[in-house]
Amino acid sequence: MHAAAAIAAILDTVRKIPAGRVSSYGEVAARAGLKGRARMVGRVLGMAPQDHPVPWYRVLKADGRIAFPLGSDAYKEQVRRLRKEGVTVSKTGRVDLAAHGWSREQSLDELLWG
DNA sequence: AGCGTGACAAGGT
DNA sequence: GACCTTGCCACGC
Repeated sequence: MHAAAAIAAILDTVRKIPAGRVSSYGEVAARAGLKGRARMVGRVLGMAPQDHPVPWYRVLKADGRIAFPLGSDAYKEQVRRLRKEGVTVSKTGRVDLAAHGWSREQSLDELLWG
C-alpha cells in the first residue's frame, strides 16, 4: 500500500472512533490494515491542524495515557476535548480503557448494570 | 548508506 | 509510578 492510501486508511479509521470512546495508535494502525505502524499514525495526525475534522484527540498511547508531555498546550487541548464528550481523564492524563476503550470487552459494570 | 529522532508498543526492573 | 531495552516504522540530514 502506498503512502497516500495509508494516510487515507488511517484518517478513515480515526473518523470511525465513536464519540466518548478512545483508541490507541497501535489499534488504529491495525484496523487500518497497517499492523506494526503505530508511529505512522502519530505522524499522520501530527500533519493535520488541531481544528481538522478528524477526532485526533480520541487516539492515546496503548496504556491509555495522552502522548503529549504533561501540561503542554496540545496536552491540555486534548484533555479539554475528551472531557467535553464525557471521557474521564485523570490528573496525570490517563483514560481508563476498560471504561472508554473503543475495542474492549464489555466491562463488568456494563454486564451487570447495562 | 548510516544515524538520530519521534503524537509508538511490549516487556522488564 | 518511573525508567530502561528492544523492536518497530518513517523522515531528514
